Amino acid sequence: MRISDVARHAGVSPSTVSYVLSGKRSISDSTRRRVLDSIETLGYRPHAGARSLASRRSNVIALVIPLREDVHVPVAMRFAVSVVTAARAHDHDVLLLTQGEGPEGLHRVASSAMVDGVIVMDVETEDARVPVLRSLDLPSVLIGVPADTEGLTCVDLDFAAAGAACVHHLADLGHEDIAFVGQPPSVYDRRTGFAERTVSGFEAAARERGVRAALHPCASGEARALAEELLRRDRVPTGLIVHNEPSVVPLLDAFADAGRTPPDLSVVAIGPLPPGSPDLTRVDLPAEEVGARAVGLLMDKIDGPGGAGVTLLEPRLVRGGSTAHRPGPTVSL
Amino acid sequence: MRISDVARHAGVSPSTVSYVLSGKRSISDSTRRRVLDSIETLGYRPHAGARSLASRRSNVIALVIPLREDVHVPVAMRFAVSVVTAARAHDHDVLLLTQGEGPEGLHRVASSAMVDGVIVMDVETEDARVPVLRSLDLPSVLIGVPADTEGLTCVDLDFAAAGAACVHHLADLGHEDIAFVGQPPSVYDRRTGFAERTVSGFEAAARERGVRAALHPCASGEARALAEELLRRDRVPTGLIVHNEPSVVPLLDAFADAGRTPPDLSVVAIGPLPPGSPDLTRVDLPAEEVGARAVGLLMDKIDGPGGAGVTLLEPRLVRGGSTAHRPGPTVSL
DNA sequence: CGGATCCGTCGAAGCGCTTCGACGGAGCCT
DNA sequence: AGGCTCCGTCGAAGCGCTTCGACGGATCCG
Repeated sequence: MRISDVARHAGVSPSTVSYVLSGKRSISDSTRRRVLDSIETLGYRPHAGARSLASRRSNVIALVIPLREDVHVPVAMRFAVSVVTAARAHDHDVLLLTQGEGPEGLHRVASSAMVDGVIVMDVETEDARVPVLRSLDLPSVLIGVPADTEGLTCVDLDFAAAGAACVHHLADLGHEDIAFVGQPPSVYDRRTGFAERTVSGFEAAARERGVRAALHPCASGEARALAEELLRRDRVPTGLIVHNEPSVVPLLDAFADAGRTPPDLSVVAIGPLPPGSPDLTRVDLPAEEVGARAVGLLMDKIDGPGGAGVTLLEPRLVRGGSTAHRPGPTVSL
Repeated sequence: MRISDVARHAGVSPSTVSYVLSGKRSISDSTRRRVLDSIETLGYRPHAGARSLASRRSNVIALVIPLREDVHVPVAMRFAVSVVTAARAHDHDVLLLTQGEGPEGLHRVASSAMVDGVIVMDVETEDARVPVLRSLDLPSVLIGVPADTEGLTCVDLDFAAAGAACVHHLADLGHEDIAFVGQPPSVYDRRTGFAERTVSGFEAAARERGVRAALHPCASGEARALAEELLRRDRVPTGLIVHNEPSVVPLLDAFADAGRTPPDLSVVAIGPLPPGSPDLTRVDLPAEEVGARAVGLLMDKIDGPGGAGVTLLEPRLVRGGSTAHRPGPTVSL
């Protein structure tokens, strides 16, 4: 089943079929319809290899996925799915690269013309892949923001704004002691961009509002222990910002066991929540939008000199049942 | 940078370079070395599209990933990573297909010669993709086992054996009341193979050993509630089999809060555990091996008529600190 | 010592598509 | 009415690789 079969069936030349498919030259309506009918009837699909050889376009993009131990996989996966979906909408497929191969994998897919561009996830502040990308002459978009963004195209949630929004929300409700339950320590150690930026937004806002605020990294499985430690303090925090999805429910449970629920305790979660989560006030992480934006920007770069720059998506604070106006001293003063 | 550049640099013909690369004809050692040197020096990589056009092989396989809400994503991801790693070891790349496109995606990548084969994850007992696969004349391997395996190649963990092994282990330790905490109800509703088979292995072994045994599906976030319900019963189960990764820690916490820890309570987990989990007795889910096996079988089918058939990997029960011989009545009788 | 054999290499013919230039015909202008 | 332009279509030349048959030269055998 080749293009010449379609051409014969429709009574035109192969080049005409190609132009119908690509739309790169005008074709009369009657011819177009005939050709499309033949394609449909015969169930024709262009041979991807032949196409990429002739057109120097593979219609495939690479997605470099992190998959470190400390990355919260479901979140990464939502990005991945949204990238695939968006790519398909632009008639592209997605080749999966894992970190395993390192930068070599990028070289390989780039210089064998396997992909038209690449999307890199989980970017660190000082990311080893960034120089490779710069040297590679391959259109690329980062999901995340490294320290030096010169010449790069980046997309991310505005995590600093997210961290700040949580503080403002809690401060508005009268909370003066806020604990920030963060990612596992290793995430901060390797200076992951999103985690750092969230914390800096949180700290800046806390200073601005004059609230007591402290950062508590939280490894997987230690949420309950952390909660118990917080509960033993002189001044138990009344506001909790949780930037650590799997710890949300254990934390809530632990505080509830100690009799602390809204309005005595207010909790804001940052990030997507598992289905069936309680109704929480949270800052949503629009993974779908980030993925779609990244693909859109990559497509711009693939056909034409799409501009570099950093796109930060505004966080959206959604009020749920886990935060409430704080009764007591603040109000009665 | 084309094959002819390499050929000129090495002083041979393009076909010789090709034969060096493919090994399909014998080449003298001196020539081979010269060619490989030139390739290295010039940093040559064959053009993937040209190669797939001429050789009718793309060196890419498709991976159909589920990504339903109720699938435990980290587990799915481990399969995916192991598939990618194994595929690279066979000099193949992996194209990511999500369920979004449905069977149409399979048609597309197959008939455009984009991939040499496909691996399908998260197979249901009655899976709609199976007939498509049968009709498609595309080498494929399923991770999971549908009801009718005629003509298919399937790989999976032997979940029935896993469920049984847990029962035997607990029964050997003297437990007579065993609760099986399972996947979310929806997983059973859509008759996911692995979940059904685990339960049937569990039930058969329980009958065989004459222990009291009951199945409790458990939706995400409801682990604690379930634990509390179990604790209110007349006969609180002393053995717990947990086939629901995210619920393990909350369950343990809840039972511990009620003062139940080994040896009064023994817990066996089925499946991979998050890093940093407590030291549990568990049946390991060898995701890495399953992925590698699937890829190996697919490669066999791609070059040559690799046999159909179902490969079940033996579960391995690893003793940890969460199970212990039960004191009390059983022993003193 | 001549013919059969084998090994290592080469040349050329595609693989199926895109795309450039060309070309005939219709429509426009003067 | 003649010359232009423009539109829709075609033919042919690649894109970079693999692979088949061919072909010298060395090796072996009788």
